[in-house]
Amino acid sequence: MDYDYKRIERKWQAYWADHQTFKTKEDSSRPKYYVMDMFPYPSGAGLHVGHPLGYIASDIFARYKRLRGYNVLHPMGYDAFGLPAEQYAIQTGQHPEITTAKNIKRYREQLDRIGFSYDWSREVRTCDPKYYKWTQWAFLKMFGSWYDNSAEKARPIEELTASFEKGGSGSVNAACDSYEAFSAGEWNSFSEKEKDEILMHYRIAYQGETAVNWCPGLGTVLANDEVREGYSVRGGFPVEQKKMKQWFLRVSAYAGRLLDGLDDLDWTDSLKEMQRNWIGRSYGAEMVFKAHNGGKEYDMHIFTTRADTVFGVTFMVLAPESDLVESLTTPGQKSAVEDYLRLVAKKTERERISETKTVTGVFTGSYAVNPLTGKDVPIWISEYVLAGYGTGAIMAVPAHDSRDYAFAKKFDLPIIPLIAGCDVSEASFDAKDGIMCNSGFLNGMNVKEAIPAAIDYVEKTGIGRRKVNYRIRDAIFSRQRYWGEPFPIYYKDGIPTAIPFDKLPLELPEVDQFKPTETGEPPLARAKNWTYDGYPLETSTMPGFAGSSAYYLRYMDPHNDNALVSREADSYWKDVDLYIGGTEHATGHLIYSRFWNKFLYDLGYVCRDEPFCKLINQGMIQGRSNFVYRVVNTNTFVSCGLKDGYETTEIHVDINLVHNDKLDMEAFKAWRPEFSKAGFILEGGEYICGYAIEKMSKSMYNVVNPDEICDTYGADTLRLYEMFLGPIDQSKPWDTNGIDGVNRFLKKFWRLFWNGDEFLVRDDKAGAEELKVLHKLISKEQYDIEHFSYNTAVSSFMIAVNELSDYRCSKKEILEPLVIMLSPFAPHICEELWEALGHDESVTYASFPEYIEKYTIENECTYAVSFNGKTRFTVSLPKSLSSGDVESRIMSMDQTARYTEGKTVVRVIVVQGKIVNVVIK
RNA sequence: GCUUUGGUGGUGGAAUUGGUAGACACGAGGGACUUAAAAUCCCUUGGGCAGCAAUGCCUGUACGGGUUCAAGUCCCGUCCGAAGCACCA
Repeated sequence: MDYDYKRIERKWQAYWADHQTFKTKEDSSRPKYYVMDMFPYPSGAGLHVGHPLGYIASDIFARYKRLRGYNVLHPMGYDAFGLPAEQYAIQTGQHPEITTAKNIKRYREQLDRIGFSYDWSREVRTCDPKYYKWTQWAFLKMFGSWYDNSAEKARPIEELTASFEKGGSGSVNAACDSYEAFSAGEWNSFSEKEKDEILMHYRIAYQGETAVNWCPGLGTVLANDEVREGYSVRGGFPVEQKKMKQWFLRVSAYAGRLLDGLDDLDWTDSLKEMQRNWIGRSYGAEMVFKAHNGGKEYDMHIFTTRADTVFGVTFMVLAPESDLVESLTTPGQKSAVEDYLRLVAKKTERERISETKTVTGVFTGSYAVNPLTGKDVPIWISEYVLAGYGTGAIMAVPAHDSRDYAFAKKFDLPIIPLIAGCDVSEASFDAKDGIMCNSGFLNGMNVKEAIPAAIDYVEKTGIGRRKVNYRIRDAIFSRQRYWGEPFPIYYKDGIPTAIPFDKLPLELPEVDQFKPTETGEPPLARAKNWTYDGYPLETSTMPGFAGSSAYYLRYMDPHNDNALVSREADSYWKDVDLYIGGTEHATGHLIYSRFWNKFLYDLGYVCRDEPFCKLINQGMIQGRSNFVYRVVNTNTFVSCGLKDGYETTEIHVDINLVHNDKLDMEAFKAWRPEFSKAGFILEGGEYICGYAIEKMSKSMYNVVNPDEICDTYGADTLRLYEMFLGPIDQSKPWDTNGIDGVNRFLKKFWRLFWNGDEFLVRDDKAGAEELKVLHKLISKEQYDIEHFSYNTAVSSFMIAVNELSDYRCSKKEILEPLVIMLSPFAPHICEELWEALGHDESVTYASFPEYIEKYTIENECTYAVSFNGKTRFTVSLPKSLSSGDVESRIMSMDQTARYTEGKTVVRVIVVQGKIVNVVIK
C-alpha cells in the first residue's frame, strides 16, 4: 500500500465524526485542560492558509494533552455578527442570516478537511438567539449594577439605592461619571425620573452623551480601537467627532484591576505592555487652583504627575470643551474665544492629529492663583489639552514640559526653571532628575524626593490629594446597525427600562431594508411593532465585541437554557488554560473579555477572576506574490533573471500557475485571453518569476486556500508544514517551496511500515541504537511541544525517521511510541498506522510514551561529575570501563578535547587543571 | 518621541538559555537506479587557505568596545528592520 493520503484522510475524518471521538464530558477523575482558539468571523472569502496556523498549533497541544491523560476541552464556534454581512445585505437585500449561515457552512467544510479535534457538539454562534440571550443577560446584569470603589467590585444597584436612602451620595465611594452631591432627604424627595437619571451615572452599563467617533460612511459609531488615524478600520471611511447619546460599559471602573491582573498572566511581555499602555495608569495629585473672573471665584481642578513643579506654574490651560470655558471668559476676550472654539470645532480628528506640531490657543482674560506662590497666572484655552483625560484642565510648567514649553514660546509666557543648572533656553528639561531650586520648601531636594514631598504638603494643606489616573475610557457599546444583538431595553415614558430576564432573548426583528431610515435612525426603527409592553424598544444594537466577550464560558455549558454556564461546569473547567489568537485583539477583545469576566466574577457567576491563563499570539501569514515581466509594447515575457536587459512592466501572476517560482507557461497562456499568444524569453529553458511578500489578497492573486494544499499534499502535510515554517509567534510569508520536504518525510515514515503491500513491522527486540533514537526523541518532543517549538519538534521527527531508515528499523517496540508522538501533528496517517499495528481504538486514547529506564541504553552508564562540591554534568561512558578508567578518561581530557565512544561525542573543557564542563552529543 | 521586539549561509530557520555556530528543510551542484521521465537513494554546499587524500589551519552570528577559561547568547555605545502607543499633563 502506498501512502494514499486522500483515502486515509477521508476515512479517519468520517471515523472521528461517526465515533464522536472528540466529544468531551466533565470528568472529575481526570485533570481538565481547556485549549481555545479565537473563533473566526466567517467572511465570504473563506479560509486562507493563514487562518489555520493558530488552529493547528492549538490542536496539536489539545491532542498532546489528551495523550498525557488530561480531559481536554477544545471547542470552536463563530463570531457571526458583523459589518461585512450587513454591508452585503444592504447591497443585495439578502438577509445577513442567510449569508452568514452559508459562510459558516463553507468554513466548517474547510476546517473539517484539516482534521481538527474540535468537540463540535459545543459549537456556538454569536448570532444564534439561544446564544445572544446570554449576551443580553450579561448586559442587563451590568445595567443593574454599580461599581463600589471601596470594595473594589460590582454590586447590585438595589444596594446603591438603599445606601442613598439612608446616607445620600456621600455614603458610598462609587465609580460615577458626574458627581453631584445629595443628601438622603434630597434623594427620597426625587421623582422616579430624577432618581433614574442619577442612577444612570452609576450603572456599569449606562447611557450617556459624549462626543463619539461617528462614521458617516458606515452610518454608525465606532469604538476607539475600531478607528485608526481618523479612518474606520473596517472599510477605511473617514471618522468624525459627534455628540450623541450612546450606551457605555464602565470599563474604566475596572482599570486598576485590569492592570494589576496582568502581572500573574502567562502572556507575552509585549502584549501585556500593550494593554498597560492602553490602560495607562499614572500616579499623581489632583489639585484645586482658585480662579477668578470679575467678582466670581471658581474651583479649577487639575491633575498632575509633577506636583514638585507647582512653583514653576506660569499659566493654566483649559481644554476647549471644558465646562469652565464659559465662566472664565472675560467680556473683553469673548469674541476671541468664540472664534477659537469655532476653529477647533471645525477640525476633524484627522486634522488634529496631522497638525500636532502647530501650537494654537487663546487667552480667556481671567487668572488663577498659584496655591504655593500666591501669585496670579493667566488662564488660556488650547486644543493640546484633552477634555477626556484628567479634568480637562492643566497647570502649565513650561520649564519642565515640552508641550507647555512650546506654548509658552509661542505666546511669550514666562518660563521659570526649577532644577539647578538646567538649561531651558532652547528646550524644556523633562527628565525627573536633578536638585530643586526656586521652589520654596522643596529647594535642595532631588526631584524623586520632591514629588512625594510636594504631594504630602498639598494633602496636608487641603489644596489637593493623591490621585491615580487612567487613560482608558469607557467602552461605547451601541452601534446604529442591524446585524447585532438588540438591547433588551425599552423606553417607559422616556426612561430606559430593562426587559425582564424571563423574556429573553429579545430576538432581532424583520426589517424591509437593512440601511438606516431616511431620518437617520438605525435600521431597527424600520421594524414593525418594535415595542415592548406598548413602549418603544431601543433601536441600536450591540457592537462586535459583545458576543465575543464571554464565549469561552458558554463553551463550558453550551446548551444550558437556565444559565450562561452552570455552577458545576464552571467549577470544573474554571478558565481557559491556553488561548491562541492574533495580536490584533490586544486592546479590544482581550480587554473587554477580561472586563466582562471580572464583572461576572464580582457577581459570583464565575469562579475565576481572569479568563485566559496562557495566551499565545500566532504570527500573520503573508502572501507571496509572483510576477511576470512583460517587455513594454510587446506580448513577450522575459524571465526574472534577464529582465534588466529590457524595459518591462511587472504583472501579478496567479501563484497557482507557478511552482517553485517556475512558470507553467501553457497554463499561463490559458489563464487569460490576452496572454494566449504570449512569447517567452527563458533562462535555462525555464521561465523564472519574480516574487514579493505582500498581504494575502485576491487582487494580487496570491491567496492560498488550504483546500488546495489538502488536495495536492494532504492535510497532514499541511499541518506539519505550517508548523515547520517557523516559530508560531512570528509573522512569515507563505512559501510552498519547502512543502515537498515535509511531504517526503511522511512518505518515508510510511515506508518504515509498508513496502508496497508488505507490512514490515515485526515484534523483534530493538537494539541499543534504535532505542537511543527513540529515547532522544521522547525527551525532545516533550520539551518542544510544551515550549511551543513546533518547528524544531517537526525537525526532530525528521531526524529520527532518517536514522531509523538507515537502520531499516521496522520494530513495533520503536514505531508504536513514534506513531503516538506524531499523532498530534499528523493525526490521519497516525490513525491509519495505529490501526495497522493492530489497535482497534483511536490513537487519541493512547498515552504519550514516557521517558523512562526502559529506553536507556544498556551498554552505557551515566556518570555524574562533580566540581567544587556541585554536580556539574553527567557523562555517558561504556559500562565496561573500570572506575579508574572513567576518572582518568575525564581528567586527562584537555581543554576542548573531543572524545568519541560509539556515537557519543564527549567534549571536556578543562581550565587551569579543573574541569569546567562537559558537553555530550 | 516613548514602549516592545528583532538583525545568524542563496532561502525558511536551529543552537539544550554562556559551552563544537549554521541542526532540520528548501534551493543549487554532482552521482546511482531507469530506454527515458517521475519517484527513490547517496555525496557536496558560510567564506578563505593548504593537501592526491583522510584531513588540517584561519575567519565568520549587523557594526565598535567590554566582562568571561569560554559570547550568536550577558553589559555599554552605534546603525538598520518590524509591531504597538502617541499632545495622557
